[in-house]
Amino acid sequence: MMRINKLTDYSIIIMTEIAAMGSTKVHTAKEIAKRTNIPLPTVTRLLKKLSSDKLLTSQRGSQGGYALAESSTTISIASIIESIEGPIALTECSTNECACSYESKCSVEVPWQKINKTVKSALEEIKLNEMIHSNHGNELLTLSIDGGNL
Amino acid sequence: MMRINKLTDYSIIIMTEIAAMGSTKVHTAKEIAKRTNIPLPTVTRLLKKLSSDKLLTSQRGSQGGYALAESSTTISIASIIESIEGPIALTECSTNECACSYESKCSVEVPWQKINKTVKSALEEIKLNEMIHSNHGNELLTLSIDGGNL
DNA sequence: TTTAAATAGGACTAATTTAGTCCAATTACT
DNA sequence: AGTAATTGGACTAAATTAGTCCTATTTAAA
Repeated sequence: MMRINKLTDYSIIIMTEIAAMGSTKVHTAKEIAKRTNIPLPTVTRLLKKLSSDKLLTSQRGSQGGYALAESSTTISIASIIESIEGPIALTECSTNECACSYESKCSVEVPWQKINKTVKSALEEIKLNEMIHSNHGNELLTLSIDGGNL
Repeated sequence: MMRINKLTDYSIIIMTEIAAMGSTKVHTAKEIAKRTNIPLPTVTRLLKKLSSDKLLTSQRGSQGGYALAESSTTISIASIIESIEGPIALTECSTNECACSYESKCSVEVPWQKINKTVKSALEEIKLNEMIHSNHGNELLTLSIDGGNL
């Protein structure tokens, strides 16, 4: 069904939760696990990854914990997805040099690059703070394509 | 890495190949397998699915085969993806009624619906015929968002 | 200075999903 | 009839994803 991983979904929930709790103090894995109902070992693992990718800052030792590395208004959903899943791309071909074995594949490579770019842009536009409250108006995203030829 | 299935990728290659071969006659699974280098049993399986979802027409028996059900200018990439993978959605929550167990999840539900809608629209814009030739100009997809509040 | 509470790193296992194969039945043209 | 094709579905293998656990390190506080 073309979806992001469960772990990525968790990560967005976790990041949103941290953003919602405020930035005045750090938050422990245990605290976050309790608030999100995501199993602690999994929360732990994700926090480590998000931290090593600089989306979170961490403080070790007693009274330690995690906090957002930047404002929730600048952290994009794309950056969270990329931390957990790697580059945003619907097809393999489009990120690295194409080493595909199917002759026809390369003929569709260029369109895919554009599709991928579109999806990535869309996800970069969405910032963490926008995820916090569900009722913030009903503006719809609309897509316009310049150069209808694709 | 947030990607579509290999099988979906195959399907787009297969559909593109059929479109490229022309609509004057039907094409057999064997022929398509040979041209795309995708294993025959897999091609067979995908053709069956695409056919049962009305993206292809089929003719059984000797001299039978498959052909596009519509013009390649009206068949969208989205429809192919949906045939193989089901509804286009990055998160589960957004398609059906949300039955998620994580309390925070629902607070991010509405933004996700918008994200999903954006991605889906992008894929609906891309038609099969645009996949056939890789050199057709360098227009870039650009994304504009109405209502910057997400 | 000891202890407790936290992150860091990584190995490992289980579960789920995806990919691929195969067989028997049906259809239709020659 | 015989042959060449699709149809439908069961089944297996492979790959990926999810989840758990252990040990080391760090740090604040008692």
